[in-house]
Amino acid sequence: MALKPKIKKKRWKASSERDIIQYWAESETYKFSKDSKKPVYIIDTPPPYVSGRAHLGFAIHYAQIDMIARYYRMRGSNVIFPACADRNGLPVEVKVEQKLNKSMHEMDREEFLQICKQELDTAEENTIQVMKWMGLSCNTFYGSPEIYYQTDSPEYRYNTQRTFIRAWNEGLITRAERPNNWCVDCGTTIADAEIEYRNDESHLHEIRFEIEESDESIIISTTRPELITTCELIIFHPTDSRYTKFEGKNAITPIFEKKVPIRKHREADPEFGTGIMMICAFGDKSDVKILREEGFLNPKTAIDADGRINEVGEKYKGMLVKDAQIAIVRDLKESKTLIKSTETKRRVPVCWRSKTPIEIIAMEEYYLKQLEVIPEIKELVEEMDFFPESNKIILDNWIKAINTDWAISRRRFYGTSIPIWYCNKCQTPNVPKEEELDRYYDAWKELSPIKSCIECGKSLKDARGEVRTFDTWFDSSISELAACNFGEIFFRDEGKQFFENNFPCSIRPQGKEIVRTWLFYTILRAYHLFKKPAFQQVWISGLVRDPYGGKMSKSEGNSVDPLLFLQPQVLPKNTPATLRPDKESWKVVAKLDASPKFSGKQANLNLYYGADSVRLTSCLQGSHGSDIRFSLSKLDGNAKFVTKLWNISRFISIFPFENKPKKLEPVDEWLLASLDALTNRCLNGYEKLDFSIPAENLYNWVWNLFAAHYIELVKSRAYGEESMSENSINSARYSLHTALQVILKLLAPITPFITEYIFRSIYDSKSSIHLESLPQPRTTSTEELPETEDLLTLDSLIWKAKKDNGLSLKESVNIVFMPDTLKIFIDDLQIMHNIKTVKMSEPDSSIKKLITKDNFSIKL
RNA sequence: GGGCCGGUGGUCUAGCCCGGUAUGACACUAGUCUCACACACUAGAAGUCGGUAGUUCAAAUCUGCCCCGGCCCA
Repeated sequence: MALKPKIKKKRWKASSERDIIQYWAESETYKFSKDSKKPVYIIDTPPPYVSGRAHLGFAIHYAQIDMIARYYRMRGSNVIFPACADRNGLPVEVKVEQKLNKSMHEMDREEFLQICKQELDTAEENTIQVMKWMGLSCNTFYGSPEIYYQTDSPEYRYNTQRTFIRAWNEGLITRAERPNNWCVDCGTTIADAEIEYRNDESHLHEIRFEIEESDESIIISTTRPELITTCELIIFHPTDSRYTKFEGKNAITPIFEKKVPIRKHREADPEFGTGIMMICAFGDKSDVKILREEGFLNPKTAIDADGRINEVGEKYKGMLVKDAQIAIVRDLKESKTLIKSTETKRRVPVCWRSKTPIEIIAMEEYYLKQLEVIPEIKELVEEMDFFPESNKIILDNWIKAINTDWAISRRRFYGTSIPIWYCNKCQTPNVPKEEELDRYYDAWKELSPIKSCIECGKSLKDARGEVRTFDTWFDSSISELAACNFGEIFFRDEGKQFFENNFPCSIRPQGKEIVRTWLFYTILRAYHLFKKPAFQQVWISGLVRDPYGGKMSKSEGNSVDPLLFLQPQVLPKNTPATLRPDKESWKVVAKLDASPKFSGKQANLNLYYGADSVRLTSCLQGSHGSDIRFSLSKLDGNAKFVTKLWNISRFISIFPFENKPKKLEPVDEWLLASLDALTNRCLNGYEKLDFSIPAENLYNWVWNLFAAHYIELVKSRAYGEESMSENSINSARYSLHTALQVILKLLAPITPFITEYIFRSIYDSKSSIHLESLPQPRTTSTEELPETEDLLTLDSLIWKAKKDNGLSLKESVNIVFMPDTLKIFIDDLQIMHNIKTVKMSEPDSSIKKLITKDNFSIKL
């Protein structure tokens, strides 16, 4: 019988990945079937913010989440793994503003939103394409019903509004004036995360304050004299003996002549200026904190939203902040209270977008209560399983650190509208009942769905709708509800029942950098809504970094386009730019890699490694939960394993698999036992959702044991040389195929493409490996067998001896002395190494030129 | 400034909880066609485990302090 490989191509091509995606789509491989009796497993896929181009960190993060989906599918679950897109929030607004070179406040709101939408659509195409080409098994791409959502869709936004209404009705929403970061230019509050710092030239002014109780005076230092009018408190450091005599006394502010107390406080820096400072509403964040600590709960601020001084600033009212500063300095000089001004550098907080200095202003905003439910949240957190357990501490620490409620309203345009209408007569905010809100409403342009004011009964026909939108986390913190079909977002016919059956959501996968926001807020919202934990499992991964450990980002210039690895250099002419690799990024990759193989050779690089290689590399870079560094040389190295697997499979595919042996040969029993141990190690890793464990174990076992030793050992039997019995031939062939099948299945979640191709080529051309079950070992042992080490030692000894003596590997070995641990291997070993005599005893001392290692001795 | 995480051959990484001769990979060097694979095979060189003090017969592993990097929060 002629032996021909079933796998014909000599080499695996990354381009085959596209054919496989095609096949998955046609055969609806990952379709979610509602009628299945399998347990439902729901993954709360992080809705990626679609902006610009998806970078490699994104691609890898989502590929790892895909491994969770594939693992649970092969474990027998009916998996919901939605593709989705987060489209609310600041970044797109900023991008459009930059593009048009004007502020959104200077534009028609409707028109502005339309342009944002187009921008988002383009970005989303790129993101979705990267997801597909990375091999994500989202149901969305592979069969109906379409499990897919966008956070700015009417359905999703309707959910956001409904959940807001529930919170409102339960009294969880409060309206309060609290200090906020305010950007005058952008006309919005901005999050702390959106603040940048810049060193500006500034003046440090020393100003005399009279003491009320005596004739003395103090000289305070400040860079913000225009805030004197809001000065509430003067502090010095507790150890600063210069000022202790003033403790408990009051100072009189110049110009405004207001009485303010003097106290000691650890935040005062004795080294800064005169060491005594005024605390105003609000110079910076620490002012906010100090005033709160010292019991000044509602200090008046002097700056309005338009960046001008208000009535608190008395005669300076109406002036821009910088003009007021000049005027006040002039007046202080005139009144001789300004002692001196020196040049200094000041770290100024600025808006990341407009680079305008941030003002801290008390603004009326809506808040969601969180402080009062912290104890309950802590209990819920204990009910969830964390992967890895050690990353739970990030959440615990954050919960401990929370000290304010959550400001949920934003003065931006591209977001979910807050469904509130203000009565024209009494100004009362009216929020519809849940049943009155039959769909998503844009309150800023639509009429109130409620007829009359709950307070005064006046018709709300001409009521003013709220113009603000929700903080984008207010949308994304209910993503798990969408994934579980709250609001019938996927399955309209099944309605509420599906949600009831499947909430809490099975798993939340996410990066550790947004634990305090996304994870915490989601848990908070789910508690408010259902008094239940949002998730059964929480999977928190580290960041993807560049080869030097830097965070990947556009602005750092180290952001890599995953399409470089996923696409051939030559694409069809009609491929749109958003779906083509970014050429600039090409240079970044080469520049970032220190290996001489790549640096400086960007022009010659072919980076088309394919998704499997990228996915495998992401697993081999470190255990789950820690940050991973991605580099081209790693990718290049790990890609070789994909080729190795291909070659092994091609070799095994030569042999028929139909003939089962009556009895396995002992050597083959040994291999299958070793395979069981490997399988257990891998499954344990999968159980922990740490894919580095199966990846590493498979890499080493397949390469260093299976290929290097076992395959060499049974080659002659597998080929069926004359002297071999039919049983021993079939035993070898059976074992090779069994091992390969197990390897393929264990690798399938990690490298879904090549395993699919090989599986379908050799074992089942009509099905998919991803619909198979995970292998089930016959034992639970994870330990490698004791004889394995001896086998490796002997092989190595013989290979080295032949090499050292300049002999071909085909040359014979005269005699081998070995312990009886390798008894079962003797026949195969003799053929493999061409050994004339094997003795299971101590070496005979009369023999010369004996080569020895451990318990083994050979003579060539 | 605070909390947390990390610092292991040139590079990345396992081990650290449960102390005892440091795992593996990539890169490097030399050699080799051995009927799947030169994207291979064989061999080799390469680490005072961030620093320091301590506990101990013994510390990468436990404790204290310090330095460096990162994430998050001020």
